[in-house]
Amino acid sequence: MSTASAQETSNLKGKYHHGDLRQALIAASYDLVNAHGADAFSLADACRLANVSTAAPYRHFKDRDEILAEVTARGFEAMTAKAVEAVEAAGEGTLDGITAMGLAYIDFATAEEGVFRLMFGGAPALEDSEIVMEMGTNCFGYLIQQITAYCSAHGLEQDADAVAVKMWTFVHGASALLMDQKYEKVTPGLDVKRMIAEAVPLLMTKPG
Amino acid sequence: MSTASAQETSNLKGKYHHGDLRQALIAASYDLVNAHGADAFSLADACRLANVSTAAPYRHFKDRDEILAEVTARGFEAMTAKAVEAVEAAGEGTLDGITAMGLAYIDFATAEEGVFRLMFGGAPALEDSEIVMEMGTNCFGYLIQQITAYCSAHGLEQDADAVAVKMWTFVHGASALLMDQKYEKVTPGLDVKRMIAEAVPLLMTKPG
DNA sequence: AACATATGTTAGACGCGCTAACATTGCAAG
DNA sequence: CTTGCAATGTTAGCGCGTCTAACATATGTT
Repeated sequence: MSTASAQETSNLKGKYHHGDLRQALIAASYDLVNAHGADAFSLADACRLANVSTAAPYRHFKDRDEILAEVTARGFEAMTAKAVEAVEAAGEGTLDGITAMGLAYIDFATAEEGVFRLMFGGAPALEDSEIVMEMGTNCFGYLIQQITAYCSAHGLEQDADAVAVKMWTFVHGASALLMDQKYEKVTPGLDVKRMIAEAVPLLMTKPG
Repeated sequence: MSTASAQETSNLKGKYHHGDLRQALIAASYDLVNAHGADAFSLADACRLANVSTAAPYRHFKDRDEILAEVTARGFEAMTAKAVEAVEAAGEGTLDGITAMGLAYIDFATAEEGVFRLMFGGAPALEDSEIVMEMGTNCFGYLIQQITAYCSAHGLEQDADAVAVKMWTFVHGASALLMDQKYEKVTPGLDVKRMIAEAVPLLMTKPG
C-alpha cells in the first residue's frame, strides 16, 4: 500500500480542482500514520502532502477520525490480502498454511506498525465503522475456515472456533510485543518465527 | 468544625504553594489517562484537576511525555503488585499460581485500560526511561521464577524462558483483544478465563 | 450562456503545549 | 526579626492543529 504517488495524482497540470482528493488524502494519511504513528498524525501534514489547504479535507470527511477510519479499513484489507496470499502459498487447510497465516499477521504488524496500531488501538470512534468491523470478521473467518478444513481432513474433533481464538490471541500478542520491542529487553535472542511454529501445534491440541 | 473549605482534595489547607504538586499531577494524570486514554489526555486537564495554571507543571516536569513516563512507571508497579498478590493467593510455584498470574495481567489490562495501553503503546520517548524498563523486567522475571519453580518441582526439563515468553505472549494478546472488544465481535460467547486456563497447560507442554 | 453543484481557498475562533517575564512563598543566614 | 535567595506559581503570548464560515472557482446540465 505504499503510495508515493499521493503527489503525482495531484499535480496533473496546474489543476485547481484536485483529481481525486479523497483518495489522495487517504493514501497520504496511510503513509503518514505508518511513518510517525496515529498520535503524531496531523491532518495538516496530509494536506501539505496533497498540496491543498487545511480546510479542503472537510469537503470529503466529517472530521479527522473519519479519515483515520478509512485508513483503518485499508489496513484490514491489506492484512487480509497478505494472509490469504500466505496461506495459498503454503497450502490451504494444512498446518503449514495455518502457521504461515500467523506469520503473515506478524509480518504485517511489524511492516505497517503505525496502521496496525491504529487498527487495534481502541479509538472508540473507529470501532463502530461498519466497514472496519466487516473487514475484521472477514479476516478471522478465513482463519476459522483453514482450521476447520485441517481438522476435518485429519479427523480431529476440536472446536475450530476455540482453536482459532487461541491462535489469534497468541499471534496478536506476539505482534504487539514485537512492535514494542519488549522481547528484546527481556529475552534478547528470541527467534519469534520459531516460537510461533512451536506454539501453533500446541494450541491445536485438545485441552484437558 | 470544618474550618477548611471544601477544596482540600489536592492539598492541606488553602495553600498558595501547593503541598506536593508533582505527586498531585501524577495522580491526576493517572486517573485521566485511565478515564479517557493517553491520546485524549491533556496536561491542561490535569492542571484543572489540581487547581493550578497550565504553566505550573513545567516547574516539575520537562514536558508532557515526562509526566506520562511517570504514569507508565506507576502502571508497571501496580501491575506487578497485583500479579504477585494473585500468585501468593493461589500458591507459588503451582500451575494454579501461574494461571492466576496470567489472569491478574488481564484483569489489570481491563481495569486500567488507559494506563495499560500507555505502558504498551510504543511511545518511543517513554521506552527509554530507566525506571520503566526496570519495572518491566521485574515483572517478567517473577513469571520466570514461578515457572522455574514449577518445572523443577515436577521434574520437567522445559526451558523456563521459552515457556514464559509463550505465556506472556498469549496473555498479552488476550488483554489487547479484550480491551478492543474484538472477541465480542467475532466469537460472542467466549469465556476468556476458561480460555486462559486451557491454554496455560498447553503452552507448558514441550513442543515437538 | 447560465445556473446549480461540487470542490477549493482565506480568515479566524478555540484549545493545547510550551516559554518568558513577573509575583509570591518559604527557608536560611546575618 | 529582617533580608535575600531559591523554589514554586501566575499571566501573556507564540506556534500549531482542528474545524467552521464566507467567499471563489471549476464542472456539467439544461
